[in-house]
Amino acid sequence: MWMRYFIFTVIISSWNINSVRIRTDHIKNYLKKEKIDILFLQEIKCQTDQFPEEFFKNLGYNCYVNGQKSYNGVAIISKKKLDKIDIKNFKDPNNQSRFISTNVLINNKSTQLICIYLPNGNPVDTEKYSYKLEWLKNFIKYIEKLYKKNKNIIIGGDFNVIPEEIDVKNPEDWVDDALYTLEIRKEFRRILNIGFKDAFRLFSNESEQFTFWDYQQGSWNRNKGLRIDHFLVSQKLVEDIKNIKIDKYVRGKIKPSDHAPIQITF
DNA sequence: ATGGCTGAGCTACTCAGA
Repeated sequence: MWMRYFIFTVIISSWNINSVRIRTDHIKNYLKKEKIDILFLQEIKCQTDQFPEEFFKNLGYNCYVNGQKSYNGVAIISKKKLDKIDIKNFKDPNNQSRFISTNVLINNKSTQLICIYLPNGNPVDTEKYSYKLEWLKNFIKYIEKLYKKNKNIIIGGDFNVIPEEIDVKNPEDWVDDALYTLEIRKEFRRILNIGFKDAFRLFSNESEQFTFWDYQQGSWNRNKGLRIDHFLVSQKLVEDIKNIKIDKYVRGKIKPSDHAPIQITF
């Protein structure tokens, strides 16, 4: 008797795109080259009805969008239709569009996929920083509640958090920055302590593995970057991760986003 | 040795990013 095993791999990527409308061709090339099944987008910088839905539909992708005029905005695009799209169950303290969630099967496990774009939080002595802190505290509460109901959760996005020293070129320059204050990094660890792993660090202990390079100060050419885009994967799903990598080459293209995508395979 | 940007909204700049 023949036994046939079907291995369904799912490739999920997360990319702060810094305007979706201006970078549709970059996204098109990336989806095709990397055979992405599900793409999380942050900083789409448009309202929901301005999202280039037809463009992605023609490439065979379904679009799910939580847009906002001018700033922020997140979206998920997916080859397969997605269920249980949610933009409301996480309450943003300033009513900005930084959250979208859905549910998919990963190796037959009903899995919550969460795409986030955390506030930057600079400068630290302003309400921007307190907004970031409040956002994180709300998010932790949201995840704790969710985790009681479902142990299969993947959180991906632009966290605007540098987790550790090795995730930035010159840590000493960043101690008072909202991306690296001890206070913010502790909140990040609090998410991990609920029951998550920083998936990239399961596969690499190397330094200088960055996902963002500023447009200014020759940051790209000098490789002065930050690792601030992450996938946090709940313990129960860790065994299902096949690979995770930063698609750094994307940052070297003409008129790129200042972020590179991070790609995880299940 | 040091490091000059980019996008949206709008039309002259400001705001925001990290």
